[in-house]
Amino acid sequence: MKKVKRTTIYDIAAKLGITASSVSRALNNSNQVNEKTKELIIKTADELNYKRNILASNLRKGHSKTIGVVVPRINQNFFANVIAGIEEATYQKGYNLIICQSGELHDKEIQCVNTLINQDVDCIVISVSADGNDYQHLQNVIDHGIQLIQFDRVAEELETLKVINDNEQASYEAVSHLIESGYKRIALLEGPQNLSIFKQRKVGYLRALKDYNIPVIDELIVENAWTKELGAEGTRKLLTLPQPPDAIFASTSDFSALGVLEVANDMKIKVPAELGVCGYANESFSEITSPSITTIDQFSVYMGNTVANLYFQEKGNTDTTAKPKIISIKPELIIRGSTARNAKV
Amino acid sequence: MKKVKRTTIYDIAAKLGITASSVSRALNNSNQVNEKTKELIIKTADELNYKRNILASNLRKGHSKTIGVVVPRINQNFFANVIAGIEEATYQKGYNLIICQSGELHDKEIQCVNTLINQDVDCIVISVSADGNDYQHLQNVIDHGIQLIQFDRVAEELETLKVINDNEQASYEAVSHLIESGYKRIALLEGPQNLSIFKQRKVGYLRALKDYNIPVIDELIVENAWTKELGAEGTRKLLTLPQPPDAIFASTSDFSALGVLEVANDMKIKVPAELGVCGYANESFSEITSPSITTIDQFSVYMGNTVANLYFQEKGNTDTTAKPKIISIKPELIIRGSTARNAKV
DNA sequence: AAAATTTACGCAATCGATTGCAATTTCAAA
DNA sequence: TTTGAAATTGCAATCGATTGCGTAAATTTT
Repeated sequence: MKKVKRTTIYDIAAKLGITASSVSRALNNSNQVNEKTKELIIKTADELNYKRNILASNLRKGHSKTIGVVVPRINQNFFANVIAGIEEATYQKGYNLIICQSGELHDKEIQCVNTLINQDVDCIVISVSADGNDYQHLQNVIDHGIQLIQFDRVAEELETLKVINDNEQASYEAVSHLIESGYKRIALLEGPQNLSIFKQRKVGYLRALKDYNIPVIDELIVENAWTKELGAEGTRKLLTLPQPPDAIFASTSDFSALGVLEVANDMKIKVPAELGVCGYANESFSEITSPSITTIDQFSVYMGNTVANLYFQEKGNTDTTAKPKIISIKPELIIRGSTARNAKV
Repeated sequence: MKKVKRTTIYDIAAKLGITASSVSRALNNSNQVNEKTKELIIKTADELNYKRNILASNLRKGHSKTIGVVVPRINQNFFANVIAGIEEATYQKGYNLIICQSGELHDKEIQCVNTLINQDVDCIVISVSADGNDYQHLQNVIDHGIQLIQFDRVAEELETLKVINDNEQASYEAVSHLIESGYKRIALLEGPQNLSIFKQRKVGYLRALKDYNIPVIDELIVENAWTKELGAEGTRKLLTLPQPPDAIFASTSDFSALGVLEVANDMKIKVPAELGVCGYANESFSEITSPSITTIDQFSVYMGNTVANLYFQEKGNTDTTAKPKIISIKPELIIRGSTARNAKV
């Protein structure tokens, strides 16, 4: 590769017999520079194929017009959508995105965050990994004066900007729907309780049962069932119980719900007639399984937009006394085949 | 927000009564510094929560350690996987990724590329959008001395590094499989022919027919059927033909194959007994439809790894006379239910 | 113990752009 | 013709890390 010496503002200055200061000002369209010289400078810059060195510029200015994003996995539908949403909104404003994935590993997450701090990003957007619940690294972001925005999976104890789903309400509605469809023994596949989203979904589940005067049965609550495999495993246990459930709310994900469907199918248990199934996240496949899966849509792309706009809105807001904003997006229950049993009283 | 002044190597130097040079050398693990002082410096750096300012470092060293990625959509399984793969491989080397999406729009793609050039990225990785076939902006990348790597959807006429799938071979194998499974009238749902990947898949289809002495029937080839909706539309036409096909190769995507399944289902045509269906890309849903879809896996995450490693390998390769490398990854045919008909001769 | 090497560290320039402050020029008002 | 204010431009420091060159200190060799 040919390494052509790149032209700098000094080259332009030298050619025109002026100083770099003026060139810099001209190229930043400052009004502190004579219109005619400005034009000349811009023309010359163009002739010399000048490209501003953003590294130097950012170093001097102390910001980077860059937003760092840390998610557990880029290639997971929900996160990919949120990132797409963030990109949409930030691109227009001339911001760039640096993307990192933590792989659900707390240590890697810390590394990612530190990398981003090093990079002098203006803002870090994060959805924390399931592993670990120590948030020193996030406090560190704040201490470095970098705006921190958490979304979806948030560390509640940290006072930062947050964009979340109303998980409890969504969960409440899902379970209510199951009850009103006539299901009576409703099991819950729950996720790691150190993530608040899963805690909230459990709360919604419990609240719905209570409101409908349905007793909570501990053996119907299965811990840590948040992958397809773990969901299947949990389902197998549930369905071989002396008194098996007649509905399963896979509150962790549609993947888990998929595991439920497979086990039910293996055991010749009919969905939705004998078993109601509800998932979470409205993954693209959830509408094409048979039966299709009742689930909850989180408006993930919109969530990404919201995160980005929240950043722009808060930027320059110097009021340090104000409580950090928390935006809650109301998810939507999508009723499909897997719960399509007529209510019987 | 309480903004803590960032600690620099000067702070460390001052605290220890030495110069920044030594600190820098120690932190870069140079052997020009005494082992004991080195340890002390590293310990102190840690205590002061020192983070190297990468902007300054890169400015001095003359590169950005950043790779720009442009894809049509971030939230499309294949691309999300490739990006994840690139991230995996580049993260370890301390490189960052800047991600942009062109939204399949040629103009936005040009904008993205220019932004990345301005950002001083060391390398631009791109999969071109379906819209437009003018590649001046890519030539521009090369002219700026930035490494350009194309993947999957490539502009063939540009001599750059490329990582592609052997689309023709994969397509050939898929069609051969259909033929050997006993299907005789095989239709093709093809994608926009300005993208070489779709052209190659068509070539593979034609070659397979030829090798098995099956005549090519023009009315069985449907143009531009690369979404679920377009796939369904094409299928409806095909299946109402006087002599309908007994198999459909949705060479564009599994989404398109999904459209085929839906129409077949509507028309009470049994898959795979009466109609064989094969998709492309091994989307996650393809194994859970009923019947599951025979498709082609592109090893997308691995493709991302390959792209990244190709960059690192070529970096510093000063031999300008060498032809740019093209790495072809062999996709794998995944046989599932939608083509599970026993061969009859 | 003196001479010859090594080793360790400091000095100062450099990467390129930005910006506060000072100096100069311009132009109009007194 | 002076004076004063405004418009331009220059000077030099700064952002933080890196590195070639030089020298003092430590170590080895004779």
